[in-house]
Amino acid sequence: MTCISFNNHIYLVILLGSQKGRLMLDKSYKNVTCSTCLVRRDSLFANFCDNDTEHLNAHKTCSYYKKNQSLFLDGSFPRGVYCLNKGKVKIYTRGDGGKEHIIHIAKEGEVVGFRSMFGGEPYSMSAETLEESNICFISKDDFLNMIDTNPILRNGVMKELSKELSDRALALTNMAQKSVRERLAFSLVLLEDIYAGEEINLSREDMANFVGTATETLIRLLKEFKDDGIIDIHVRKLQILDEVGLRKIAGIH
Amino acid sequence: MTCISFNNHIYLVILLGSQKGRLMLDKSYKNVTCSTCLVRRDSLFANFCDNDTEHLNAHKTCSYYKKNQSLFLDGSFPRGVYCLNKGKVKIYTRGDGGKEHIIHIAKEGEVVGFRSMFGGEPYSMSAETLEESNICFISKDDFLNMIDTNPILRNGVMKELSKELSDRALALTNMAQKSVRERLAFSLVLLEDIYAGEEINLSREDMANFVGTATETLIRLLKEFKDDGIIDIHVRKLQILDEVGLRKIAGIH
DNA sequence: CGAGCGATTGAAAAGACTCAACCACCGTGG
DNA sequence: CCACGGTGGTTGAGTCTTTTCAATCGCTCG
Repeated sequence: MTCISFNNHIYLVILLGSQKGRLMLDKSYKNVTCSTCLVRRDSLFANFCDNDTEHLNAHKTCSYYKKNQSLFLDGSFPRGVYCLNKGKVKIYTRGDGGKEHIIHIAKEGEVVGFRSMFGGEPYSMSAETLEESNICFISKDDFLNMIDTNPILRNGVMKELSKELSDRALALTNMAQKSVRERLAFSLVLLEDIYAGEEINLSREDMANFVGTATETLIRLLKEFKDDGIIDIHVRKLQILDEVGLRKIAGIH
Repeated sequence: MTCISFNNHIYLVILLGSQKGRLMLDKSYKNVTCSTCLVRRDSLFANFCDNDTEHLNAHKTCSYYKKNQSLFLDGSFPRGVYCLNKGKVKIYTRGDGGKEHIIHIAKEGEVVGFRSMFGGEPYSMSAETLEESNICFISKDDFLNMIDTNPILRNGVMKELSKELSDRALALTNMAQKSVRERLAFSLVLLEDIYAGEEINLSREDMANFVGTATETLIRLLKEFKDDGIIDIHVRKLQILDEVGLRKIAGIH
């Protein structure tokens, strides 16, 4: 999707996409059972007792999402949380002029949408799938209720908020002090983890918005890395060959 | 304090400063009573019932801090939280090469040091006073205990974590997409709030590390703003004359 | 009074962005 | 089946912001 300027028209496009996705829900819908869900071990809902897992399962609904389908938009109020069973989701904000900045890319097992839930304010960012996804939904009331009654979940949530605050401080320092080249290397190390061995599959624009640079600059630097044998590129897919080298460039010790 | 490179020597200097401050504690020590503490209305401990306030008061200790005295250092484990009764504290990380980046400047009423407490990991940032300060301390055990038993505090903490995550996402997007000029304007609007009408009193280096730029660039831009009548400068102190103009430059609607 | 640090200024260099053009791929409709 | 149009990717060139380096200034403190 191309975004020329930040106006109502763009919002309209996204919403149409969302609607369309809902219509084909029946075709690709895949139900998930929490007790046997493999990615749950990495999620906020890990370490749940059988009872809690059953309760969770009873209160969640599963949906199929197409690529580039929106979960929620900046400015809307949280209606619940999304647990990624399959697929990846970008969390992004828009600066002046409408340019996206990708704050985070969530992978399987991650729970999305609860971070803005406690302030009673609307979302300050948007979430959109990067590929076909299966995502479970738990309503706000159910989730908040679980938080109140389940100390494991509560502690997990606080730990997660805490950790992300640190991560984001690091990201901020990186953005302030590192060159684009260093940031790209850093981002690739992150993406290596997010894509967990699979080839990294992002549009150049998304990757540039993740690194925080212009698309053209990103392409030039990727080429440099490729020429140096640090990465390999097949059309749009990207593979990391020398993570140690990347970490060195990124300044990760 | 000047920092040329990031090595053990620098840590040593900071620690000596801290020790020295502790020695002169008796001279400037000013006790505070929570029930009559005026800044508490803005803090996490607002909305406490009398009982809770009394409990808080019984478990806190007050200390005097000199300017540039460290509260905690990156890499150390949280021992408790700090409630600012008087004074300002910078929260910063260091990038490669040891250059500071100031993530946040805490003012009277703010509670510092709890954000890293829930992950069970050491601090990922450091905190240091920017001026003479009176700061109350609550130990980690007492604080965590209060969180477990006091829903008001717990909700306040989660709300705060939530809000800051949003703030930091915005900061990240700003850092990625705005020019230094825009970021400086943005930072000055923030500082205007932090210094609440008083003149902004920061070293050029600190201000540059807050904006995320080189000291020289900061100075040049400040001069531009001064020539445009947007701010006024007396030696090191800075006053905002035209906040509307600043917000316009910063791109805040 | 001299040392030293923070603030300031100037000039040059570098990094990154913008703009414009071009390419390659792909699905569509004639 | 092929021409067409659109989108995303790539390349080149010029520009501009920002940094870096070096030097100077001014103030404070011992």
